[in-house]
Amino acid sequence: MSEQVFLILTALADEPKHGYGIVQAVEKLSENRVRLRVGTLYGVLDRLVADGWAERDKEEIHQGRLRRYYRLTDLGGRVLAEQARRLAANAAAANSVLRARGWALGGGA
Amino acid sequence: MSEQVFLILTALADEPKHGYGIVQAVEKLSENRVRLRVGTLYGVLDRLVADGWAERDKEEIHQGRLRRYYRLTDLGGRVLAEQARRLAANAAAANSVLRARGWALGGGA
DNA sequence: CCGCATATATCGCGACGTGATATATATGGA
DNA sequence: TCCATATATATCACGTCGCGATATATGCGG
Repeated sequence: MSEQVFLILTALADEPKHGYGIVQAVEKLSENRVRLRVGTLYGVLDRLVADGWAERDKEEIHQGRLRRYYRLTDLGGRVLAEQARRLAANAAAANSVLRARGWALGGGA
Repeated sequence: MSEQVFLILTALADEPKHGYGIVQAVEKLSENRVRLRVGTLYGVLDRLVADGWAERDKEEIHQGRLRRYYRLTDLGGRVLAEQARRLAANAAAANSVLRARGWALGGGA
């Protein structure tokens, strides 16, 4: 799973969001590291829905513009939790090796 | 950066390894989750060398078979440490949201 | 002698993120 | 008033990259 997909799932886990809101949430979640392109976003959203990880939520008109919301499914939440565990495990494994080899950890130390 | 690349870097950070040794190390590191295909491996190794993240090490004949070793560069070590930090941050962000939403964390609970 | 593990390498395919492009409305500055 | 920017949607061609298949060769165990 790419970082983009992971962050989109995380953004949706917080609360249902519309496309543009996801872009902003991911930018904030990643501390401005990941700027989602709309071409990426809609492709990912279609796949999330197809896989049952997310589903369409309400639609509303906000200031004359359509907002199409998406919501994380239970399955999507489980997938995200599982993936978070993998990421943490991988990061821990790398840090363990790096520490043993005397490489400075990324924590700014 | 894909999980495959991350685990290959981690395997090399431990000590210089040859291709087949990397495959086994990644399998072990990931607790049998990731089985590296050789098509993936050699493509990644070429890119790591091209990017200066790894370099060719010694070659030896072990039991009649050639072993071509690769070694992580300082730059590769820094990249790995940085990426490990990203993964940990992303995992923490997801877990924070999941916890707040009452989704069970992946930790086997 | 044959199958499996070890060990290398290449190639086409499919999946996916990127960048460009298109369309439309509200806001704010020149 | 007019134009740039932010908001908000969607599509498509392109390049990258992991996967699966394939090829080649040796050592070991049954």
